[in-house]
Amino acid sequence: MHTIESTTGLRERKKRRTREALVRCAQELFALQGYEGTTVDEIAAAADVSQRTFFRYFAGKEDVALAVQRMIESHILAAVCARPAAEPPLTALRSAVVECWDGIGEAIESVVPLELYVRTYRMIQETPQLLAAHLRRLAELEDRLTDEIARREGLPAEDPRPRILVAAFSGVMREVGKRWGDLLDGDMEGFRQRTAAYLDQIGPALAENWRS
Amino acid sequence: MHTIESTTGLRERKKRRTREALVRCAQELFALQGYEGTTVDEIAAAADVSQRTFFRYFAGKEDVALAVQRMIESHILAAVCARPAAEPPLTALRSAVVECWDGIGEAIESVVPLELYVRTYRMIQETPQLLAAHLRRLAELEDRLTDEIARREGLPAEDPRPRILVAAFSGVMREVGKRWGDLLDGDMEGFRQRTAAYLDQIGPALAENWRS
DNA sequence: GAGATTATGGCAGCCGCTGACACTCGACAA
DNA sequence: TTGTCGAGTGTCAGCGGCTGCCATAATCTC
Repeated sequence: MHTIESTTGLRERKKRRTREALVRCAQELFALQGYEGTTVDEIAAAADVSQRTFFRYFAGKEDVALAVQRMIESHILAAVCARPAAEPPLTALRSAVVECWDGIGEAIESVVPLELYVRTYRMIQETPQLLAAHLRRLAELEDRLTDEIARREGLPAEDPRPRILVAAFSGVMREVGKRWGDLLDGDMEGFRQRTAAYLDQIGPALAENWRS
Repeated sequence: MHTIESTTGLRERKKRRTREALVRCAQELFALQGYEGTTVDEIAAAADVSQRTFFRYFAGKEDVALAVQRMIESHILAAVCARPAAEPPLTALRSAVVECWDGIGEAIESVVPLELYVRTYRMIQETPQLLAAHLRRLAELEDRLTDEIARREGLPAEDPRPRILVAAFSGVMREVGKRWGDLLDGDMEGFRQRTAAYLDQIGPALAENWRS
């Protein structure tokens, strides 16, 4: 039962453990006393390192709060890139996001309990500073997804259609995510169905007239 | 030639002038030495007030950098709300944004020179912290636009179609805005045409298959 | 094991931001 | 005009996020 850890040096293993300890301690403290109510010194002390060391692992307090989000984003991007080239763009996005959800759940659990993460997610939506940083990252993810769609379809970078499609897709995912945070439970299956249902509304939403 | 100023008290006029002086000084300093290279103390000193007073006018350094953006956002929202109820949703958004552009140009010029604002706009795109705050505000604008569209169409808040439409629209506007910043000139007419052309791509972008 | 490399801690300091308090000056009535 | 009231301002002290610098301690390489 040799994992990757046993093959790497002691140094890297220690770094990895320190990093994960910081993420876990941070999320626990955030859950207890809120984001602004928690100082970096407290997080560092809880993980038993100096404040200076904290800033060697994370660019800032925001960064540690969004650490898990970053993982999720890279999972989604990878899943889209893995879709067969024959699929139409929207189908690829939809399939990727629906399929990779289980993997994401596991990836989260390997760092923090799912329930704790849900609390963090809600905190991100409610804290202006964190929401801003989160949206900026999502914009970056949109850029990458746009590039990937354009590549799949063999389109030049000037073609606006990939960007528009990704924007609509991303808007739907933001909305779905918001509702997931409200639910507070980790009901993955129900969430997947809701995601699919919302994505099916993209076509109708752009119809000329909804009243007919 | 009595303007609004002459009808309000001296006190309010002074406040207004101080606020605008802070915005103008801030933008000039940002243009000269960048966002991070400019301290709040410098801005306050340039506007001849204390640092403490600066923070009575603006919630933070971000806030003064995005002051003009906020004006633009409220213009757009107002323009959408003013569209006749008979127009289909996307038409209303498109018409509003195309039509209100001149008014926005004038509103900007009344506070800072247009050329200086263009520099500020580029700075926002390039400075992570500012971009994040900007995107958060755009998300709020999306919320308001979504509500307005749902209201116009008489739809319940759960219907995802307004949100999706606004997301696609907003994605297009972000992209157009990005290119406007790159151009660096204040060519409003060309910009309006480009906006219209991009918005016309929303339909095609959602087609099942682009290759046909 | 010696030396090179890398992670860590402690310190000093800048900057964004806030609360508390005193002061100035415009607003408004007597 | 004058006196009072309150809004706007400046000053000061202080917290918390964040960084550069240097010394120390841990790991890696040979």
